[in-house]
Amino acid sequence: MGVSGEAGGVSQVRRWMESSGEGLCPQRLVLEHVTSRWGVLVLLSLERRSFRFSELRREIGGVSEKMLTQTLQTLERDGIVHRDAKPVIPPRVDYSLTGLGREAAEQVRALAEWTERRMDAVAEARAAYDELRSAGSSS
Amino acid sequence: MGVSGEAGGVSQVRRWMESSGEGLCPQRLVLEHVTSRWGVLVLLSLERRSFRFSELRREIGGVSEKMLTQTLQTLERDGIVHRDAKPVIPPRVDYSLTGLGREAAEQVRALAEWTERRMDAVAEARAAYDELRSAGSSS
DNA sequence: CGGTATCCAAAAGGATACTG
DNA sequence: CAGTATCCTTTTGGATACCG
Repeated sequence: MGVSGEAGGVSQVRRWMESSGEGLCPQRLVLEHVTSRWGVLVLLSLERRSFRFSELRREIGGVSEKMLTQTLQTLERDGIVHRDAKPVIPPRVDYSLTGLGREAAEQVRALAEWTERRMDAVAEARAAYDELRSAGSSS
Repeated sequence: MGVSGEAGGVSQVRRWMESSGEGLCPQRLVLEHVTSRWGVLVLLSLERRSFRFSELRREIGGVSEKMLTQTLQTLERDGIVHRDAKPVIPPRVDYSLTGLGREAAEQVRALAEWTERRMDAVAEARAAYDELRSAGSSS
């Protein structure tokens, strides 16, 4: 359990990154996929219902074709998103969450909701911090 | 509650990113700070105990001074990390989590632990995906 | 020791054009 | 419609050198 908070935990977490030649361990990558800019929005959207490609693109808004494609492919490969391509003309592809994906969405939503709940505290902390840095340097 | 999973949720989530001229909403930024490569490891380390700068650097391993400094400053500004600089020679600076930081660490740890628990399922999905892409294209 | 400042390489991300 | 391929800009991250 390299990611738990107990003694020695982080030393093991280190092995994530330092082992596996290319650079990053698989856990780290999954975490980055689901918390990425578009990954979060894809998960939250698909948690509500399934979407077609362009539909999802409009729903999220501001995402390029390339990034949405890339995000969906990554999450599909991780077993989080299910891709249902119907062999018709014009092409129709539906995206939905797998069971694993719904679990992931729950975790990410918990984090996103925490962020939302505590945003005021963060904003306050930032204001205080910035205050000390501009005015506080005169004492 | 722009981040909840209910109807219309993502449309509101969109406003995160599209409003606030520069690009990204504050919620998005906090989420990126705590889930960033070094942010996660800092939170998990400091959840166990407080650390001095270089001590923390060794604990995490593989992080440059610049990135650790940057990560700690960002999290300090967000009110997540507490910085205690003692005016002595040589300088001594201790880092710990604030109350807000402990909440953040819990959320991040939940996500990290989920990732760890389900890593085998993800690996399996990846293997299946890669299989279909190399061998399956011959039918 | 605990930073800051600068430079540089690598990766992420977006606009556009094209394809089945 | 749902991508793929290419190009280019922005951002990220690390190595190095220096400062209080």
